[in-house]
Amino acid sequence: MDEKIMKDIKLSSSMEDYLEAIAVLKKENGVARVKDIGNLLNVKNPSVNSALNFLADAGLVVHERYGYADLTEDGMAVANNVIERHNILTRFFTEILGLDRQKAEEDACKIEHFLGDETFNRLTIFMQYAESCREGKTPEWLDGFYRFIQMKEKV
Amino acid sequence: MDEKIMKDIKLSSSMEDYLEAIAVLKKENGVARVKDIGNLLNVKNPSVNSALNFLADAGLVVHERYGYADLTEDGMAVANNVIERHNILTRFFTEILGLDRQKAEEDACKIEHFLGDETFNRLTIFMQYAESCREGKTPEWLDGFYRFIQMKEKV
DNA sequence: TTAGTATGTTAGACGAGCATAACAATATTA
DNA sequence: TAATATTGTTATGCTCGTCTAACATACTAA
Repeated sequence: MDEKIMKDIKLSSSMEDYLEAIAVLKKENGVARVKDIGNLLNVKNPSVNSALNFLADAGLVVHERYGYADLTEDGMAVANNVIERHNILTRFFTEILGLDRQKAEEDACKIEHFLGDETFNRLTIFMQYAESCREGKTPEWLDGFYRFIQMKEKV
Repeated sequence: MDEKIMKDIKLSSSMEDYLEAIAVLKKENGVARVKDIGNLLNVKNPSVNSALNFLADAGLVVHERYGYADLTEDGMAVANNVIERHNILTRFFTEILGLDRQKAEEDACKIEHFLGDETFNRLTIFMQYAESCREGKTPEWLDGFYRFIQMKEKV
């Protein structure tokens, strides 16, 4: 019951970003430092610091003074959820809409916090469907869309 | 040149919401009152008031004391842009992902401010493509997706 | 092993966007 | 048209997330 209450904390999009950043940095560098989190999120050290304090109080992060930031199990769960959303969105933007990776990542970052669960689930299933359609090659309907884009953008 | 500067003001998502609300209310009621804007956006009157002051200073809204709020030409342009984004997103969520109208509108509201132009354009073209596929009936690929959802959600 | 640099922390300020409470104007209706 | 109810406005304060400046610690290399 108490754990549920923990997990039901509604995090702001900023706080989700910090958790995500820590997870990403740990995957990349094995470790997450204040400075690198700041660079990733384009904020200064003191902002990172107060975020880490908040997240530590919420039981999502462990942060020893002058040391690395790490995720608790709960924090990892939240971070993974955000990353999953991020990835689905990025895939939709690149694999379906045909956007370049950078723009896709940018937009995924911006909206990943705001999609409702149901919408996210449907989008996930949509990507699974698109995957199931592709047997070695781009399915006809998607290829049709790409031709349609060509046409639209040539005009 | 000066007008361009006007239009290049980067509005916060809140301010976009206020402009959108005014446009919606004008379409619905012919007129936009402080109270109705507040109800639509779930904020109190003083919040509406300060937003209107800000938007009036920015040349996007006209608001006589104790009177109705109205959009300037620039304000209308912004509002229409937001509404267009909103509608495309709503259509994607309902017509493609098959979500119910309410959830679709909710999520559209939340993310309409954050989609990049390019992403939005592609999504627009995608909806045009989906439309072009449907000659009286749901196109096979979309129907396939709906069967795929059934399958996934039955399990 | 100490001097200098890089990184982390604290204190304090600020703007955006919201709220409540008190007040002012307008609308309604008896 | 006076009394009351509704709506709009002002003053003020709060929280969140950011910043800068000053200070503390840790790292690095001479």
